[in-house]
Amino acid sequence: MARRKIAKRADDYAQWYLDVIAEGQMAEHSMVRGCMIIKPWGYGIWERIQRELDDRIKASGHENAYFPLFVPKSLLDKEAEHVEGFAPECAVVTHGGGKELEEPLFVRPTSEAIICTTYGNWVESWRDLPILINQWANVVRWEMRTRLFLRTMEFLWQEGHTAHETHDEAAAEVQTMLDVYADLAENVLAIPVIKGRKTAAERFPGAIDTYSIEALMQDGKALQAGTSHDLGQNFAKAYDISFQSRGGEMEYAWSTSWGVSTRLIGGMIMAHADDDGLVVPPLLAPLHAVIVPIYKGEEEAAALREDVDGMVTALRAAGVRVKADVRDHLRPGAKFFEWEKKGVPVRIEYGARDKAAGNVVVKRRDNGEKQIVPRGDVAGVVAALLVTIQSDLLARARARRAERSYVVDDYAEFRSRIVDGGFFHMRWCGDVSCEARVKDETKATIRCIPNEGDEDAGPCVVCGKGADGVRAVFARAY
RNA sequence: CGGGGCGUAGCUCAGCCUGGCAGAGCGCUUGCUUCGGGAGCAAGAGGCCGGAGGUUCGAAUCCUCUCGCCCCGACCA
Repeated sequence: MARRKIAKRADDYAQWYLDVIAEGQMAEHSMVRGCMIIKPWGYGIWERIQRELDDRIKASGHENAYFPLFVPKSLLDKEAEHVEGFAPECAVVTHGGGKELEEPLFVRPTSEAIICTTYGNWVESWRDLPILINQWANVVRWEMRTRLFLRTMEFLWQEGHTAHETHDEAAAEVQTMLDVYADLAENVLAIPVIKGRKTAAERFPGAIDTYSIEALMQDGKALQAGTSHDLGQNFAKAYDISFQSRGGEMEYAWSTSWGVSTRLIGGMIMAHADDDGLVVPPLLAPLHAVIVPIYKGEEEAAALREDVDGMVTALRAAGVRVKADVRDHLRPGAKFFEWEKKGVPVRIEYGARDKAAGNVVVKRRDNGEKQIVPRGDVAGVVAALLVTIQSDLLARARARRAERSYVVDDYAEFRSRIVDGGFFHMRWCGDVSCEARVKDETKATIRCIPNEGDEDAGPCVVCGKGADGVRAVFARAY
């Protein structure tokens, strides 16, 4: 009798992803191609991500500010690699106030141009450094193909932009923020990630180095979940962030930028959701628990009301985000399915039977386990359960990733196994032609060269020449 | 930009080939009965058939043009 509205992962992963978003009331397509409407449940999750990350950004010494949406074309043009990388995917405003503009305005695809220009005005002396600023913003990139959350033409993100006196300081900043992102991914989103350096081919346009956190989704494809860029002095030179040094010389500052976006929500979906819909980690869930009262007729409903209100009060006092689903036109089964599809971590059932016994039924969304709990204990039990669920989700995602992570030294073996997805740890000589060959032949790319990995010298898996250092991670990616 | 598909009720679609009253399921509204895993019955509301032009006594249906969207490739947080 169960009406299945969500495709199964094994049958059609892409459709499953779309179904989960639709049925979980996360987002929908807008009237404009490639843009999305983020619905309250999806936006509530984004707000949780924002709060957790914003706290960490502030704690690491940064402040928030806001820079404009529009970038004059002449400004974007100043950094050659940067403009080459982004110009093709920019939206451009040519008219305003009913007239053609003298200079077209680019809608920011990222804000290096406008922010670095501003920093140039702000910085005169080494005493003005470092500048440690973050902004929460929307950006626009004219993508050919879009997917909800993973790649949309407009998306929400934060972008940090810092300027430093020395390269050492800037390089440390890049790693600090990479660590913040890894902490967010693992301890809030419950998604295990690999921190590492991008190859030249995958680098941010204009950066001297790009680092990322890379996650593995349930279909075996990789997702770049956050990036942190060492911009060297490239942008400082292009946008004139110069300062008088301690020794009295004029020097260019060293800058960085780093960002994560609403793509993280796509990652959360593909890391945890199952064939029944979303599974939202407690730290991200707008609601931790929903109480579904079960009754026949108004008299029974009234008899439960006081107890339900009491539980809500007790749960909230214990820090649980809870609400009672008292809608009278839906039967309990319909409510169960609805909250399940939204991925609420815990469901609490309370009916006449439970009242008589002094119990409630507590059910976990992540593994379906049910337990009977004395009504007076519900707040403590649920609060503890949320902690367990959060860590179980991470452990499960870790186990899944471990199952699909391979150390491979034979190119033919890699070619035959990459079709099933997963992370392939392989030696790479550093030559762009080997990297390109892998991409041509297998659609896999080097996701990163892990920061933390054992030295493992030996022949390059592609060309057989010597490869120093740690193994690179190859995968097909979103 | 290439290749494929689709525009009809809020959603999913049938009807088109072979022109003749605008349809179904789900959802929605109202009422009654229900309520521990997606309720049943009854009565309702809801449409510029993507748009423009043409053929015709008559067009959702045939013809021409146009706009938009989706899927598959090349580019990407």
